Amino acid sequence: MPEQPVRAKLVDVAHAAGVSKATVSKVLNGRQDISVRPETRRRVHEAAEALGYRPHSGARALAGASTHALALLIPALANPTYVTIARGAYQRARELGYLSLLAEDFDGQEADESFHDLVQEGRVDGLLIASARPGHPLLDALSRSAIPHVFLNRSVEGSGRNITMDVARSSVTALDHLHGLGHRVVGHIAGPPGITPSEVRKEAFLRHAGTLGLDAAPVASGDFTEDGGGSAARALLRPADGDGRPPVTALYTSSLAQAIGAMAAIRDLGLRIPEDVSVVGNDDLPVAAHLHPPLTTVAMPLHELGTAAVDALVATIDGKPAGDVVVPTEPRLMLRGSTARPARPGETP
Amino acid sequence: MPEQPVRAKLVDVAHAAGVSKATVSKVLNGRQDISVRPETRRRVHEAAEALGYRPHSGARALAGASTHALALLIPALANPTYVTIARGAYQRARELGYLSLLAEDFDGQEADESFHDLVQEGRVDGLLIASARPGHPLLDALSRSAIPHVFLNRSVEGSGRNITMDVARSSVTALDHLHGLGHRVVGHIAGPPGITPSEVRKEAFLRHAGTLGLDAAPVASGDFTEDGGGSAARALLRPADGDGRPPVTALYTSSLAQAIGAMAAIRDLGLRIPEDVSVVGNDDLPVAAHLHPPLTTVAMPLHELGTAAVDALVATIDGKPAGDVVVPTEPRLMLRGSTARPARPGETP
DNA sequence: GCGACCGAGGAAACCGGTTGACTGAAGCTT
DNA sequence: AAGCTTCAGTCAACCGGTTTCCTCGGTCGC
Repeated sequence: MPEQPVRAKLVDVAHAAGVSKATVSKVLNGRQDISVRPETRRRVHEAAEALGYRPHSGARALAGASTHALALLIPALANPTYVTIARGAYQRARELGYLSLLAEDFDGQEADESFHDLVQEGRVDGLLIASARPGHPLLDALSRSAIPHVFLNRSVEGSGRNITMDVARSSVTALDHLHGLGHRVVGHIAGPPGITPSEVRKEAFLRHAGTLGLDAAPVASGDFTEDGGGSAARALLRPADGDGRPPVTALYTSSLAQAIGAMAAIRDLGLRIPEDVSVVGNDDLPVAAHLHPPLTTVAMPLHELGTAAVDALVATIDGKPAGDVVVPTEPRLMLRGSTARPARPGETP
Repeated sequence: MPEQPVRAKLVDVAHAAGVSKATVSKVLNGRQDISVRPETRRRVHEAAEALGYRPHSGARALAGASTHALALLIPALANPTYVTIARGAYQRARELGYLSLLAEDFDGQEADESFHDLVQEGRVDGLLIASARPGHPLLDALSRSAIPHVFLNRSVEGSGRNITMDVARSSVTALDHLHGLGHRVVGHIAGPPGITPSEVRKEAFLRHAGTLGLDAAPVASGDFTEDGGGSAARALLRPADGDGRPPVTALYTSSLAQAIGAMAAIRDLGLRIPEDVSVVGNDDLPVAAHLHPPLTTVAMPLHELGTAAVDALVATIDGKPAGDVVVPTEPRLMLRGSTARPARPGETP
């Protein structure tokens, strides 16, 4: 019989090691408030190992200890950016001995439910919230409660528990690249209004456009989806004067999906990429390299954002004071075929 | 004070309703083994509502009842196909009063861990497994245990608990389309060997190619990623004779990402889509419509697969016998720009 | 030599539900 | 009128850990 079919319980381990439940519990949890002989300690660990002991999470949670589980609320599972963040968080949580639950928060509709289900029911010790938005029903409830939580990617002003990336620098990186190629009119496709990283990116874009002395820097907003990017691109490409030439020579988008949608829109208008319009997307994901043309992107430390957020949340759970964190890694430009020098008026070959 | 900060417990509800804990528990769980006056029942419900009572999941699990949570193991979070399935499952689980936890199973490396963490620790009532593979460590453990579980998408032969789609028909649908356009040499990019839906798709492809009397139907395997599709495409497009013309006029891929990689490979070889090579992908996801050219796909009932799997798992948890299920919806062809009539030898305009 | 102290570990009371056995009152039989 | 059901609900023993307060034997200080 290769495996015992029944769960080993704490009392089984205690019996096997010849000690009491209390001792086993303290030894296995590494508590300092008791002195145990090394010999006894060893016996306990061996017995637990031999029996394949796993504490019952419910019993543990019930007895007042932690559940060793976290919940991660992300706005859209379909968005690979969030999924990448989630993977980072998941992995780090495991390393720290936590289980992390992934929950999709359909724009707050279920957030209140999730909140109850997860925390009130004692299923998790803390919340990682990537779906914050002004007016989100969860925010109120959280600010009144003592539940450990951090906001990642989308920050909440004044919360003092925001884990973010240096998104302003991503705009600078993208703009520097386009400016260096000779572009003087660059459009930006931002995310929906009110979403912090998107706002920051937009403001940094406008500020840096001013610093560089661009001729114009129009902005349009849209969802983080292909369709959102497509609509915004069409708005930015609508010829202002009568010459039929698009008013911008390059587009910088807030998400990869928007870039894909924008590229489709550009072609629908009969324009070429990058000859007529250059495109730079945000967040480097595998698909970018396989698009036609391959998309130049600004790679952000998504994975690190996830791990940093878990670190911060666990620290909070352990009673350390919260604080805003900016993930240190810098944005990197992934140079591919979707950007080139602009064809200036009169320079048509 | 808009909200009471402390959790209401069962005794609180009992006290408020003027009954005992036992009565509250039975009423709220809708148990039949007790008779309660409608009036009392109403009082209990009202008290629970007024206090915002939420049962503590740990206590509940400990007391032998169900945790009302399921775990969904998927092979890769980065693959939108699985994510779509997961969303279906998640949603249906909620409707049935279950919480569904999403866990990424990195090819079995963590599966044994996940298994312990989730089931042994009493966190979930059952497992939805989309990451089955021959030799997967979890399969052994599961077949020996009594833990409710179902396999979805990737089936396990003889398990009697497979929830699948009619993937054979997706191959037929794709081939019929290409054959109807006049293609006589069609290549298939399959998934990694041993993965059931991929094997079924491949066999159906070969069988139907025979039925239609195609001149040739070569197959190459690759991961479900862009790179996997790219490599496989290069293998299938290598000119066999010396005329430089690719041996196939159309490709049918096992995943959308493979199709994207294949399209990039086709262009790298200096060929045009669809003029030189037509491409049909599997699974219709939003990005398909925004590719260049827009990708013709076979849409599969991914969402329904998720919901059906949850239904089956919950039925198993409720003690009903398991059984294989094939989700009824038929594959639908999403006709876009990546397929066209082949340019036959000598017919070059 | 005697109490104080310390190291090593144990007993038992919780945590918040669930559940089967049980009870008191009312209704039905004969 | 006594006995038997049925109704409506209660009691208390769990579930499997954690934690607080003890105990017990030996050392140490004086």
